[in-house]
Amino acid sequence: MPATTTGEETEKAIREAAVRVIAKHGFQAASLREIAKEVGIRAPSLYNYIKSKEKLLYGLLREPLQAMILEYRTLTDGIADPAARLQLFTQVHLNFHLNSRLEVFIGNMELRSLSAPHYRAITALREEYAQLLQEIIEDGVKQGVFTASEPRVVTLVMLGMLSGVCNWYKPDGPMSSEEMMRLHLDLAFRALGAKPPAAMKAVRRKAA
Amino acid sequence: MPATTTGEETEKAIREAAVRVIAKHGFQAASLREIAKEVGIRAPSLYNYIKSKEKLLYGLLREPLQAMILEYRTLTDGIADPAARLQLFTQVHLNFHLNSRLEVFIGNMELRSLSAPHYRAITALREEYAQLLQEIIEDGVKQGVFTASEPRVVTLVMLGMLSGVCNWYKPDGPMSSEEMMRLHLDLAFRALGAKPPAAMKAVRRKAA
Amino acid sequence: MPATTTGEETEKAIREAAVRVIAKHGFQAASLREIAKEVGIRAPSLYNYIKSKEKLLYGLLREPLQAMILEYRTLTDGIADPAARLQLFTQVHLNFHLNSRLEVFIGNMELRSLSAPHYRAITALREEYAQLLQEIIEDGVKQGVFTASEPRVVTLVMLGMLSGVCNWYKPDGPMSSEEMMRLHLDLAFRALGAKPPAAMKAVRRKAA
Amino acid sequence: MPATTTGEETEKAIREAAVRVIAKHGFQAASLREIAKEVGIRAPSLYNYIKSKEKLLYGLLREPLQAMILEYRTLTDGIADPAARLQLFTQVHLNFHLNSRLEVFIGNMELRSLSAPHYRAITALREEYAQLLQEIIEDGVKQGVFTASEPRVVTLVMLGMLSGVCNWYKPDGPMSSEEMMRLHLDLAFRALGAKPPAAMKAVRRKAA
DNA sequence: TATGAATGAGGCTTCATTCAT
DNA sequence: AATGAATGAAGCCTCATTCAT
Repeated sequence: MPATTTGEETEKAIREAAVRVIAKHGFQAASLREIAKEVGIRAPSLYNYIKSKEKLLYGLLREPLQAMILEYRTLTDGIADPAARLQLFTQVHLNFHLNSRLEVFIGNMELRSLSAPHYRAITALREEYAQLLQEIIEDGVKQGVFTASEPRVVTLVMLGMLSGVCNWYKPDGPMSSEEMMRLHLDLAFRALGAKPPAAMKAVRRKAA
Repeated sequence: MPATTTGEETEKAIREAAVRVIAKHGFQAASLREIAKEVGIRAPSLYNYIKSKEKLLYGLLREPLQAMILEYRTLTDGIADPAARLQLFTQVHLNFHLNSRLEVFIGNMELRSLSAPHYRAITALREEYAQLLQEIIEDGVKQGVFTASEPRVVTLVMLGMLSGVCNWYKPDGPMSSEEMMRLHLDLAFRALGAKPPAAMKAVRRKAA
Repeated sequence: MPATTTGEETEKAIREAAVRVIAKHGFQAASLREIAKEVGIRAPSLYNYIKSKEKLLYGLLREPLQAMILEYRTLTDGIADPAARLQLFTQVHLNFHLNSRLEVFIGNMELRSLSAPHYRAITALREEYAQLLQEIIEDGVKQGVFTASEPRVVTLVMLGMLSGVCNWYKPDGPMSSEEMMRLHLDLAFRALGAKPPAAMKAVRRKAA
Repeated sequence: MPATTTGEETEKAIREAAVRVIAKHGFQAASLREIAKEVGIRAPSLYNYIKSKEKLLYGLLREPLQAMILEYRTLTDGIADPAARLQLFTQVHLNFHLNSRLEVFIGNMELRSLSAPHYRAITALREEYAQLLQEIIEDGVKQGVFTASEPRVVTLVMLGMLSGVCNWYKPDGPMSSEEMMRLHLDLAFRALGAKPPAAMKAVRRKAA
């Protein structure tokens, strides 16, 4: 590490390297040695920043989830219309799935590598997140703007639809983020039996 | 192993145990010892049936994919109507995702644990499979029965929607297979801007 | 194995395969599986012909040594002249080192892989063999036909000189057996301060 | 390891232990555990010093060869007389074969345990070394001081003669190094049809 | 803060060998 | 005579982690 590097920068570098390495190999196959190498330090030095490999993963999984929940709550504060909320949910969700693709990817893959307490904690957050969409759908059905026979299951299927993108999206591919958003909004609204919103309100995300 | 056990039975038991153990821990974290223990043999005995751990995985990933492709092709032989084909595709897909949930699950998760040649082979099969759906959508759009701005991307998103089920479905949950099928058909057809088919033709699957 | 193969033929095939495989990899690295494969049977079937891997080696090391000793004794029966004996010793030795190159090679390499009792047995045979040459040299020195300050050590050095051939001789190389023999005889006699014999008496070896 | 031990000392201890253990059992049969035990560490700790078992062997085989070549070249720099060169070659060769007996021993035995690239590298070094002697003999024959029908083959036979010592020499045996040297010089010169040099110039070897 | 050295645990895999068929 | 199935022992090696410096 250059002498000018601060501890905070190193910590961030570690988290980013960890995301890359874990996304590439999976948590179990990702070695601390490789993560350390990407940062430019030796493996034991990681322990100045992390408590254990598993706790590192826990942090990586927790923070994006919390951020998504927070961002959605902030944006929809005071907004009751289910269609508007669905649009915002989709936008937040997709923004994360495009901009923090790898974090989300390992979030979907590596749940099972957590210890039992951490597993429960992350699962609770994921459920909390799912509830956000489920409420939208339930409200929409009640108000007659959405069609969904089984809101709980429809929620899960919709989440699958909106999340697959992190498996195959390439930032340098032919479609822009805006086109991806538009496409997902169309599919989501139509799947719920509603007309897609005519125009998108821009939702700006804080830089990662 | 009891003396009455034949090699073939052991081989099948190994494959089933491997699916369970790999689904539980992931491929890297799954140990041959644990797989062997589930079968009731010692780890080295596995090598009477497998060439290596990685080749075991390859077999587990290849066969369900090939079976899905074959079943879809067989069922749609001579059927040109995109809606009918979409229904059959969805039914074949869902049947596998419900009945061979764990196989499909590890198929989605463990691609990266394959060696380069095996990775290419499975990726080719997955692309072949995706093309089945993509053709349906492209034909449907051409004939005006489906709405899809970008058939390729819509295909991928739809596959995400139809595949999420293997992440959370519990066979002993509240919904029957038929209800799951119905729900997915509705969502799929609506997402493509089409009216869901009124009734489902039963599709019988051969025993695994 | 063809149905016409007798047990004796199989036994011989095993010995020959074992020599090849052990010469190629060394005893420890030579696997019974590979030996069996060269014979066309499976590894457990070897146990119809051998007691253990180590005893197989013991047999392979013992028999050529015994044969060399026997052949030398037979040929020199009644011959007292040290020069004549040296010529015969060299001829017997070289015949074996050229015609049974691999057997001799592993005889030099794999001594240490024997169990203690077998190690002692082979070592005793090797010493018995060395004594044959040592007696020649001692007699020759006594009679003034050879020059050797320390007969014991000279014996060992001479054996090194006459044995190196099994490390590098290629049967299809540029030199014939006769030329090899001539060359070694010249060197051996000169090293002992004697004039090489003018012509070689042919020594015929029984087929292996 | 005691706290006073530095990495360098451990590395040297590993090399020495490896030589002993490999000389005793052969490379394949030598276990890293046993080598580690001789050093006083556990087997995985070896990997702080070596890349792999095979690369450890490679280093052990390469360095003595390089040292012999270098020492001979240094000593004979500017010396053209074949007899003088043969004397120096023999002295360097014998010094190594007596003082680094085990290293040379495994160098002769374990070539085949090397991977293909390392095998080629060592074989090239051995050939380079053999060429040193071959040139001496060819020059000597040209100048009429040596007799040798086939210089290439004679070189190989001579090397066998001068190398056997590492198979049986015991440092605490009855003969001193000087006597061994004298004896080998006599045999070597006589074998080439030349009179042994009257007196030996001392050749001092650097400590290993 | 960084790391060289060390290690217990455990991974996959090969092997010689046994035994029932 | 042959072998499919099984296994205990053991091999090399990687890993996360600790600790003294």
